[in-house]
Amino acid sequence: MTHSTPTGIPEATVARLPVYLRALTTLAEQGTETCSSEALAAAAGVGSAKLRKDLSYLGSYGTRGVGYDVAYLRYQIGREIGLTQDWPVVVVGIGNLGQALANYSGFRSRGFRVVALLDDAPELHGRQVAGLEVRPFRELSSIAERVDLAIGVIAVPADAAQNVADRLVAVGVTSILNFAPAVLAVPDHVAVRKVDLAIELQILAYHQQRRATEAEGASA
Amino acid sequence: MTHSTPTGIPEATVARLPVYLRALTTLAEQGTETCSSEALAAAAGVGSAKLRKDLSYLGSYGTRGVGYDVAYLRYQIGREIGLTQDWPVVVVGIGNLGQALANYSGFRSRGFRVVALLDDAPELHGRQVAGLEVRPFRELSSIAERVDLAIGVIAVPADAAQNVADRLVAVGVTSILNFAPAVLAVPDHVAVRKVDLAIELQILAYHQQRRATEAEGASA
DNA sequence: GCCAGTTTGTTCTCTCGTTCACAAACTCAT
DNA sequence: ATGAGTTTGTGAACGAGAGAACAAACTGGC
Repeated sequence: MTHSTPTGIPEATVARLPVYLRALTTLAEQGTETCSSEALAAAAGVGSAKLRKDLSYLGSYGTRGVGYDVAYLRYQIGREIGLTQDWPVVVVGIGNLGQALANYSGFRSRGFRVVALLDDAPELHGRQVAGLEVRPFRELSSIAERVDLAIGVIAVPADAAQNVADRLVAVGVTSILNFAPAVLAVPDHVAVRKVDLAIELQILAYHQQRRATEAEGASA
Repeated sequence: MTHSTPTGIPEATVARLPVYLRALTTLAEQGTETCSSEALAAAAGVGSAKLRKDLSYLGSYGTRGVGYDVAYLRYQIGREIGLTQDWPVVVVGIGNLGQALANYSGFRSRGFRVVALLDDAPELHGRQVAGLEVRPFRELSSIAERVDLAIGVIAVPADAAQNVADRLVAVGVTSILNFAPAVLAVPDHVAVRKVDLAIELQILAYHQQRRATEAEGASA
């Protein structure tokens, strides 16, 4: 009796759906029309049992004895994670990373539309990046009046991140992707995801060191 | 019971240690010499119980009734995750993202040293990025002979990622940070971490959409 | 129509991670 | 020295996720 939530999809599953979506797109481009859970799982780099369980949360979109229709499943996953909608994105901080994000083709092809590039450095103002003009950060509120900003991307230094987040929340942004190495304090209704490049490397370094000391210990 | 935990530190804890480290650095810069688990947890954005349990895997570095010595704990965590060592890093793919990574100051300050920038685009060769000259990818093997490459960062398009990974593994790299939107197949002894910008946005979009449809349902 | 082969959807179990609660241990004032 | 007040470290309950196994359901041949 799991009457938990109407859309009760576990967080871990949500994080994998985009991976499946990407694998399905690859399969579709190769001309594949139908695939088994085994084949799709291999393309996505997960186990087939986990894949089937993940998909079962969305509904029964496969056919027993046959497999999944690639185009149909792709549509269903895309609909579930909101790919059919158009998400206006504002990028704050147009340094090296911000420019990389603005130019990232993976956004546009997945329903994300970068509508504004903001930075407080005067030397950037007016400069064209990815077909958009860099504007001063203070113009955020006027931009928010024209378009319904859904997602804010923070790519500023750590000491400026909290202020940017506060301003984004103030103009109604409820989803933030934070690249600054800082812990953001936001209201409960705002979702924050953090990507920290240095932390990823440090995790790798830990495992690397562990292997090294392990080898030493084994030889001793 | 011969459990399969070589060092006894859970993966989830390892992923948080760098966060604690960063919080400790901030506290140290503010002149704080001692802090309680409560204060450190707040600075790191986690619960105090989880923090204490995480730290307990490293040892008993706190003092009951007092708290943790910031400098001492910082050293211990840094040593545990290998921050005292020097990790040579090679970045492959010097596009927008690769350049951002090469310039990222957070690497050098944490023991990571970018020793080579590789890209196959001839127009980049010889160009100076972050004080290093961009070299052709084929020079990887000769570079690997001179320095003991620990970590490889892949910032190339998806269709080139697997080939780059294979070459990195061939020259002895055992840790890979992959920014390409592709599933990499590597031998078991190679650790791979994946950062996918589009996926992070898609996860945010899912929650955004869920909130929207939830509000609709509530009003209906 | 029926049987063999295939593949999904789901149930069950086990492992891993989180949270709670509290004893152990330290400081400080008296 | 002792007791009151803190704070750590950890054992135990709790919840979420991973993986194996299997019944249900579909296809195709005869």
